[in-house]
Amino acid sequence: MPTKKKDLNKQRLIDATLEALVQFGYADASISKIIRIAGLSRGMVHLHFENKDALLTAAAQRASEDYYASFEHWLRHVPATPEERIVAIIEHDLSPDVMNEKNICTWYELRGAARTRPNIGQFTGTRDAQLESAYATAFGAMTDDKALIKDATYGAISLSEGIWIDFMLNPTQFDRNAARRIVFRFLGSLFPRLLSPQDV
Amino acid sequence: MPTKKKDLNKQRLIDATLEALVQFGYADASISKIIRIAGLSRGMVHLHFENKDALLTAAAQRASEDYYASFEHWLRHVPATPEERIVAIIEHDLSPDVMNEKNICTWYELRGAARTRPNIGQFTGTRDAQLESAYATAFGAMTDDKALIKDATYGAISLSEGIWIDFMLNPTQFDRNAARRIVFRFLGSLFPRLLSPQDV
DNA sequence: CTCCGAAATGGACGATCATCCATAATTGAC
DNA sequence: GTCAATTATGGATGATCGTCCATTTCGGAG
Repeated sequence: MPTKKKDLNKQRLIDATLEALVQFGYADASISKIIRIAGLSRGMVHLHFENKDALLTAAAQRASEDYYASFEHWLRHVPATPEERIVAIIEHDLSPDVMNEKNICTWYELRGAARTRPNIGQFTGTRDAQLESAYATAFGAMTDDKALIKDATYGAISLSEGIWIDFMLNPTQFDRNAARRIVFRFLGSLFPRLLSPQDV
Repeated sequence: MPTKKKDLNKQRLIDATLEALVQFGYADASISKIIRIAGLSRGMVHLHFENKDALLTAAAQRASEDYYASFEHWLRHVPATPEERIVAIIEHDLSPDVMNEKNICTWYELRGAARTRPNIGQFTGTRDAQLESAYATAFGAMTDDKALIKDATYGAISLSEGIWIDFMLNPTQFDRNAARRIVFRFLGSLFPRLLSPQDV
């Protein structure tokens, strides 16, 4: 495969971009810093991407794809009841796979950038839409009350988002079990059947 | 007062900085854009502030002070029961006074910047601490269960944060009543006595 | 081994950044 | 009205930004 090494460098650029977002934030994630992290030369960016915006867009796409690859893998063996699916989605969003410093900071930076950059917003938006869809489908299998489905979906997502932000602001003193308890307290009040694994 | 006009220009710079954060985001809120918004000349920044970081820090301080001025004013005539205080805090955080596009975007940008800029983090952090304290005090007057106080405080803050983010991402289709309903559903499950005004 | 196209390099380019400063305008005391 | 101090101006400065491109290196076909 002649393009193998080239593609590898392209991935290195994307990885370095995500790393630069975490280390320096979107504002200071310059191409000079990105190529230094990647260990590649200046011209590589233009060889692989039209411009910096395209590189950042590719990074956003990869972050989105990584999230959903992890999501699909996590839920792979949890097909049974909608209750189990809800629990699995939440456990996934609170797991170190998703809720680690790099991931959360990356998403925060990308979302902030997305507000003024449609190309990035495209991928942050699709991730949100997919998560919302997964929740809504599961809740929809548990009740016919449209308003309840909407509230539960919206509440679960908002609560997760808020917890992620708290984790970002206080990564050391963060209590993962407390976060889990709170989410299930909320959802348990909406769906009494829905209990966290440790309560069963 | 000899310094009156000077101080007014200083405030104009701070206002313009917050406006630039909303319009362009932290990454693109350059001094050139800030002074254009303020209608002032280039040198004014250095006359009033040591450097750009000091200007942004002052803007963060003002955003923090504005939030708490609004907070204090909102809760001024709600001293009675802790339940009423909780309701008032939530209604405040969901009110257009706080949850408007400019405010939410400003806070998002400042928080993102705070991660790599301690001077800004100082003021985003104090705001969070004050809000946490207000919740914890009120919940503390409702129960002696330390874990419940912690969960309720943490849950209420996280839920509010998540709702703000959703508002930022979808400002047009945002449903303020649905957001209120969800928060009270959550807190109502922790404190059955705690009901939203429309339920009473 | 030779050679040619692809891959990769790193310096140059103009634009813009934050900062600085020489100058001008304004203000208040007398 | 005069003058000194304060306040305000806007162009200059070097650094860094994203982009571009002349050059070199690499890798596989013949």
